[in-house]
Amino acid sequence: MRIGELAKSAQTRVDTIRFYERVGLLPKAARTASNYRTYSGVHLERLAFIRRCRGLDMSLDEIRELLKFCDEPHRKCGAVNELLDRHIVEVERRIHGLQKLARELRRLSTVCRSPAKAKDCEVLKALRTF
Amino acid sequence: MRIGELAKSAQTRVDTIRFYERVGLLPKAARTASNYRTYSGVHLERLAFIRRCRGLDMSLDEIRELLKFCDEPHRKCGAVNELLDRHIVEVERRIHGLQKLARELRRLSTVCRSPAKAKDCEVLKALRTF
DNA sequence: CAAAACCTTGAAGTAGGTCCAGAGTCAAGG
DNA sequence: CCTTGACTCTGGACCTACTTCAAGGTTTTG
Repeated sequence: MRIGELAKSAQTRVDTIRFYERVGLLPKAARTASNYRTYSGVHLERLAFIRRCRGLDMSLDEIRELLKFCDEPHRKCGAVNELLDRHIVEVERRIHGLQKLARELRRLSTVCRSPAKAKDCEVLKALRTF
Repeated sequence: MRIGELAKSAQTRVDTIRFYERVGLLPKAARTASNYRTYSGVHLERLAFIRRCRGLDMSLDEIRELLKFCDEPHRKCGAVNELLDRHIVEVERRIHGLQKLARELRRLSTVCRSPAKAKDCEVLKALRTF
């Protein structure tokens, strides 16, 4: 399997795969005589794992940690759960931050009674003087 | 007022102010004989506006648009409301995305019945096979 | 008058990619 | 055999919104 097919299978861009290889998330691919990267099902699985984790908004460093567990199957996996719990807390923290933000924005959007010239715009005024 | 004082007044880092000047959000500051930037209340107001908008998570491009309205007070401000509405929609979209994510993560965190060796870790399995 | 605190510049680094130019490779069609 | 188009290669620039750094110059304070 060449990089384009791997990309299609994992719904990933070709450039992203090369990027993952460069930063060490994917091992260096074997090459054909003409220097094309070649991949097997193992690579697809690993890439799918990475994309799945990215879909869960984990950082590449977090994913690197998880991959270490995959690569060293005899370590205890308690740290996997810790990582996950920390990540959940972080995501919930961001949700609350954004909800507060959305409330402020909605409040801001109510101050404009009718579109006026910019110099009288109540929204701009509010942004200036909050 | 020199840059440090402006930074303190607007709760912004000195470097950030210089960055805003470089990217054109703040006008080029006047200089003293010894080449120090000097600022007045006008600059503080503009910087506070920018920081307020950043606090509302607007991008620098969005802020640039809003500042254009501040600078051209005779334009109609309908676009201000449009920008704000688009921004609200975007923030709400992100909230929903993160909420979905949090649900998935919480579900994932339930699959680990007891910490095992990594090769049997149910969390890692789930991440592989989702 | 020296040390501390402030200011200057330009460049490089961060995360997680994306995009590009310029060149090489390969299969199908004429 | 040749061309066309799709694919791949490399290295590097670019994106956001800053932050950090090095190496110096200036001003204030004790």
